[in-house]
Amino acid sequence: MREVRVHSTLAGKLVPLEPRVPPRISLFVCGITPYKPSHIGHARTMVFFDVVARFLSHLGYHVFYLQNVTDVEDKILRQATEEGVDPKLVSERNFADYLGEMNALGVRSVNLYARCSDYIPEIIAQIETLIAKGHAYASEGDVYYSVGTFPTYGRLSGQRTEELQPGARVEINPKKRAPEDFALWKSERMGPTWESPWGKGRPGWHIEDTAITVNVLGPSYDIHGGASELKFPHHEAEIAQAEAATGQSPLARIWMHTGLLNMHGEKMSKSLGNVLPTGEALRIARPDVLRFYFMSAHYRAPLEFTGPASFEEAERAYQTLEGTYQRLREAAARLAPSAPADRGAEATPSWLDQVRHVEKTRVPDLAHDRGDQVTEAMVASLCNDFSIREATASLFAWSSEVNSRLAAEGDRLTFEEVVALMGPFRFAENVLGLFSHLGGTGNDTTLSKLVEMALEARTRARARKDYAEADRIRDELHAAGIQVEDSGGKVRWTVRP
RNA sequence: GCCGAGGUGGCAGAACGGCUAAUGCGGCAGACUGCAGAUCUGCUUCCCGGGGGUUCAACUCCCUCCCUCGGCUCCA
Repeated sequence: MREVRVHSTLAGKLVPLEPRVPPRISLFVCGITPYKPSHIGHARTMVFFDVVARFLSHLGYHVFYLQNVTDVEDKILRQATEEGVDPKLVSERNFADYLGEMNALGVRSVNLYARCSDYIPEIIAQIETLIAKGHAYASEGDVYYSVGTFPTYGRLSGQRTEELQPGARVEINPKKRAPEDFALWKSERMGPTWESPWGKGRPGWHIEDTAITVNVLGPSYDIHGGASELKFPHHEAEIAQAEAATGQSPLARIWMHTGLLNMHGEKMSKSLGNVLPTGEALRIARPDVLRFYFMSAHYRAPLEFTGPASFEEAERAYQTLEGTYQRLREAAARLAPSAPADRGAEATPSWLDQVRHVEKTRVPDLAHDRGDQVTEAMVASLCNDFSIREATASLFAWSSEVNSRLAAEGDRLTFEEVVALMGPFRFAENVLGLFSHLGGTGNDTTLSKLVEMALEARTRARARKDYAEADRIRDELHAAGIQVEDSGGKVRWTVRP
């Protein structure tokens, strides 16, 4: 298996990915707190880790991707109180919306979404272990982690507890022995509560993640992902909890942190109120375009959102790639040997089955085949700390090459040659998750018969130089959402996105 | 104050100790076209935050300063 180099926050540099039990890779990513609709900052992180999981699978790893859902949290309760509804309703509604958005964006690699509320016994057990081992103490119905008992606390973020400013953003809590201690259990009477050895209450913020990962993935797993704002204190607390409770280190072999999505120079944050909810973004931009937009920058760098213009720019760039791929698909559909009529929208078109068949049997030729070389370059980019932007740069160059070849020798290409030309696009489809909403190749549907009829009339009009009539037909098709293009003596039409 | 991530052309953003500093968007011109669109080709001179240093050679390594963003126990 080829070597993947990943930036590890703990090491502060690129390190080779060396799974505990190859070829298995366990991946945990901090999920959302569904108290409000999620925003495109979350979506950026989730799309990125979806590519990570897809790519590692592509390389032959067996990836298990776990994400938690913080469905027990004070903000959910506050939101529910405001709306006068049950907190469960708030979290389930927002989580369902989130899943719908992730689905639209093509995020499909998560194997398990684990709800905090399903792990309360595990959480309580982990807290009891921490108390028994002297790392935590009960205080008036609360339980706190005693940070001083964990010497390496702060290593991930480079923080030293004595340099922190207690009370910088959160009020100082008199129940704590030391200001840096954090809550494992909070006594509560309002809202959803659970019985515990310390009385009725709710888990603290950090404990659910380690209770879930230790139980699902074990005391040590391969990759922990999350946005960089979570580095401190959240991830620091996770390490302290899990490693103290299990006695095993490291909790995660590689910590990956994604850069934030900035809204006009400021981070997008639900609490700041300057958010663009993913659902709203999906009404402005097509899902594929939104996904493509997130790939504009390297995952660790901040990404600047400058308003809808950002999406428009991505839309135009994406159309270039999409257009080329669609031309290739049309060529493949036309050239597929013994291609019967399209079996309709539900079935896999037979030409696509045949493309897959050829892909399975052909041997990549890195010495001579340009498409194979480009795919290889894309793989190499992703192996180098998931440099997606570099991979798409290769794809743009390839797009030009393909268009030139299609123009020069489109009619002489064989099916196998077209499949080879598709290679880098197929890679982008499978690994980057692009092109998942491409339309059909326009054969044999009712729509295509009607469009063909109109275009025949237009061709006749053009032949007798009745351009007024020809343009009228084109304009009417355009108004109906059909894009007509004349090139090389042929007429091509597509359904506009 | 402390910790972290950044500062590259009109905009978004890459990379590498050494080749014209990717790629995309935008702009300009040409080819193709009845026109439009798509596509292709070329151009878009002055872009590496400031100042030192190391080196034959620095955007890249080191030091220092400035600026932006994030975190300092609510946040993807």
